[in-house]
Amino acid sequence: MPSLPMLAREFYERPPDTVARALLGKVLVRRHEGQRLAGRIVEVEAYQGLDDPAAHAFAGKTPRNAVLFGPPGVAYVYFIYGMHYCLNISCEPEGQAGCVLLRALEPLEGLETMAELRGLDADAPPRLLASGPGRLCQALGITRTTHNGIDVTSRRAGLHVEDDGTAPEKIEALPRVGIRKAAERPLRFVIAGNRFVSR
DNA sequence: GGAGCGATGTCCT
DNA sequence: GGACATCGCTCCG
Repeated sequence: MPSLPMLAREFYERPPDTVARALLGKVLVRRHEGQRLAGRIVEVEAYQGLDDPAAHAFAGKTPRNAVLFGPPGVAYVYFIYGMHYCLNISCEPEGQAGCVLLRALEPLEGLETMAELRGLDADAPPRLLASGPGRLCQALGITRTTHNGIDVTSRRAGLHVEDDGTAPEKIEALPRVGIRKAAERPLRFVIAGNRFVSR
């Protein structure tokens, strides 16, 4: 099965809101025990650097958020609320913090495995598989120890983003979810009308 | 179908 | 010690 063009480092070497919009419609691919798990990115959020109070990078570089200050195109995975992981991809040139949070996928390949990883029946509604940042990580088997700091512009890493040539018809900009600071900024982007957007 | 809420680990103050 | 970029369950309409 031929692979589609993969997004390269330059794609991510731009401001987070630009990268966030550009990621909508692209396909996130994870190689899990030899099997391809894939889903179309339908919901993202942009987190800026030192001028974004809601961003992990806001308070400066720490061991936890160090990935954000490194090169673009690297996975930043963190653990939240004692039970969930969230997947981000770092943006901006090296030394400058910023990232895009992946919030929801429209499942395309490997749905049965995703259901299994989620602890659901094989015939569970696809909407329950990866609509929401915690669900997305669980459906793809992504954890901090296995994926934080890996390069998503390398095929060998087992996690990358492909471009199948389709573009969203319409993108909607909304406030970000679940934050208190800078909550009014419209930095959440969704494919308008897509059923797999969270909530 | 929607509001309310508890669970639970890690990081930083 | 408190905050936290969430989820799924309960209860109510």
